Amino acid sequence: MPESLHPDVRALPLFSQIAEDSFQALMRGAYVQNFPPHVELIVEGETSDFLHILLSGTVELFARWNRRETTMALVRPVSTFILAATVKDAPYLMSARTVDKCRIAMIPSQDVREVFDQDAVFARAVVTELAQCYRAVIRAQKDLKLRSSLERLANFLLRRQRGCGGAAEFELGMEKRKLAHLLGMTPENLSRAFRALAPYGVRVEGERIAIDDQPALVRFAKPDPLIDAPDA
Amino acid sequence: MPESLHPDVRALPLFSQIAEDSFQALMRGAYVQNFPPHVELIVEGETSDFLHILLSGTVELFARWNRRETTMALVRPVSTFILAATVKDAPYLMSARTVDKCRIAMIPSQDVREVFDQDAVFARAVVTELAQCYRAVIRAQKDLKLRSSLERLANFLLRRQRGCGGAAEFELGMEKRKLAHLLGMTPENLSRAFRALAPYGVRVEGERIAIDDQPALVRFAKPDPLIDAPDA
DNA sequence: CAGATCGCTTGACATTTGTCAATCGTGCCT
DNA sequence: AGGCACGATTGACAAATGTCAAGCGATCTG
Repeated sequence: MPESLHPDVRALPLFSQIAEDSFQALMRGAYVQNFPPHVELIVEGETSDFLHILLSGTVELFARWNRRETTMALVRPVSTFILAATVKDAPYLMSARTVDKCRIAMIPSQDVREVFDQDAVFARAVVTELAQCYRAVIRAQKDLKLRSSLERLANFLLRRQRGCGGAAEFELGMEKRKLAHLLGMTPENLSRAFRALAPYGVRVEGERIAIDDQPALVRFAKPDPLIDAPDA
Repeated sequence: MPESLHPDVRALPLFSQIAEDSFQALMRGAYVQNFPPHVELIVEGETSDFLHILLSGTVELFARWNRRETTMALVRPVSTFILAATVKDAPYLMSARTVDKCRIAMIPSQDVREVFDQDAVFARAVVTELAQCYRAVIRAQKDLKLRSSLERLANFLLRRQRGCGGAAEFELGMEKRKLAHLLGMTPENLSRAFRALAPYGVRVEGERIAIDDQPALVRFAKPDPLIDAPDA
């Protein structure tokens, strides 16, 4: 793996505190690969030979069953994915595909487990990361089971707005069809849901969203830190 | 904490391999408490001062939002819960209540984090346990997003059957209303769903279930190891 | 530039799921 | 025994969500 990529990776919470030789041990076996859009990187059920680190581009984690498919999450750089399968040395539960052009570093799972056993600081980082992932999924599950699709969309917009700096106008950052599957609904329904939020001051122009009456939307969405906080 | 309880706790995957003095360090600050049924042990949003270990009885993990409530999981002895909040030292995302009379051991979160930093074997066990929890929630999420309520019930029955030893007749092991909330539906709907499975040989008598035509139910449910396996 | 492709939108309709109210049955208490 | 409380069930209805088909509009491509 080229030295030039180290800084970005090194800055990840997973690696930022670990000893230099641990980091080198991880990077030694790693390599970087470029992928075109819409490539299936991982097929659920396969064994997890690598920890993946997304350096640029967007990756979609999704799952299939009985000819149905749903989006589980969108991964943005710079971050890792499929850590749980790596540490458990178990088959992937989700598939992954590139959304656009992606640059991805891959660290052999074996190396991750070895460094984990030798470097207590890395071990702590892995646990923190895993706990964070776990809590994120719990939040998603609460979102799914406790809210209607309209409420999910409203809260998603508020989260996204905050993530984009809090301005009244911001970008969705993904295709509407992906958003629909992420929120657990059909594209048709998402379209209708956007219109249903118009009375709360939500305007849509392509991937650009404007929230004219933020307080009204908040009153409707009732965001909750235990579901919507970036981390809590 | 009484010595007599150690063996059960010691046998947990989380503790079975760790050094004796690590184990003693964890048990030193621990204490055991008995709770009557329907007691709220944990309120989501509070800080997590203890790692809980269920010694006997059943605990329900649930979540609330906007006057709605849903069951997230049922915990059976002997196992731990709320590990993620403990290691992250973050607020609980779920509430917990006793279903029946429960005996629960509580280890100060601070001790867990300290032993984690000193005992690499324990660290590895925590990571494995967390990864397992994570994967369980991912499975639950796939179940929710990819299946109808009828399919969820059918697959639940097959999982439960296997968990009970595989006999054609077995116990549900929980109230139907709890099952309904666990599967993400209303009790009324669960009732109708049971009737809808009658053509596949599902008979219901109180909490007792009989599956007369297992192959037919399997054909309908299409169980998938990546969703329904106890561990994979 | 024309045609094709693709994603988004819209309307009509079907299915699923939830809500409300009433009833039934069981276990428990007095 | 009577009656009460509670969970399960059922039916009628309403709301939410999905499906299918058509059309629109932007972008890509030959």
